Amino acid sequence: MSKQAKINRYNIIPMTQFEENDLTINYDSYDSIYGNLYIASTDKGICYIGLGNETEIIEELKKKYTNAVLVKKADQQHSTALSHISNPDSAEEINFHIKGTDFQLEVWNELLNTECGKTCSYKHIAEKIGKPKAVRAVATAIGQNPVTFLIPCHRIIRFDGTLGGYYWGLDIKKKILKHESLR
DNA sequence: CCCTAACTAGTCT
DNA sequence: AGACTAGTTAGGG
Repeated sequence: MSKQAKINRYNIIPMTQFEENDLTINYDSYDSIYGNLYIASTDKGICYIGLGNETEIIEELKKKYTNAVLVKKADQQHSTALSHISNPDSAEEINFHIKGTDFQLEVWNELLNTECGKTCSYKHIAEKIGKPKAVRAVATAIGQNPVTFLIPCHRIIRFDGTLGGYYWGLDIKKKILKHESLR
């Protein structure tokens, strides 16, 4: 057991409807150990990370944040996020500015408490948020997670030890887990 | 708006 | 393999 103090380096800021109506998003593409990825942020925090080509990412952002103004521009927050991806032990703080239902936010919050390098089951998460029966729902919520890599959805596997699914493909999931176990 | 039905990156029998 | 589960989402009244 590690006895390091539980500093929450990750902080979720739920996006209000008011904020969403007047939103500017900076996004840019970056090269990572998992390939080319896009990071997007508001002035408050990271709001999306995705793989794919620029058109797809923009489509995705437009769909999620209908009224947002998208600006292709590098951002300090992006580089912080990027360093976390290649080095999960980084101590820098990161804020997430994301939209989701109460339930989703609860689940994502719980994910952030899972220790790096460890894996745990969907059931475990469900129990932790006090809804042990809501496993299926937890899984769907995790699937909606807009900030892959940083919200460690890749650390969650099935109860029987098989990997389960992954939005960006199981290949990526395996890669991340390997990277974290080798670090 | 409310209601219903159809999903799901799971789990148990 | 099949049943079952709870929450989200989409479609109809």
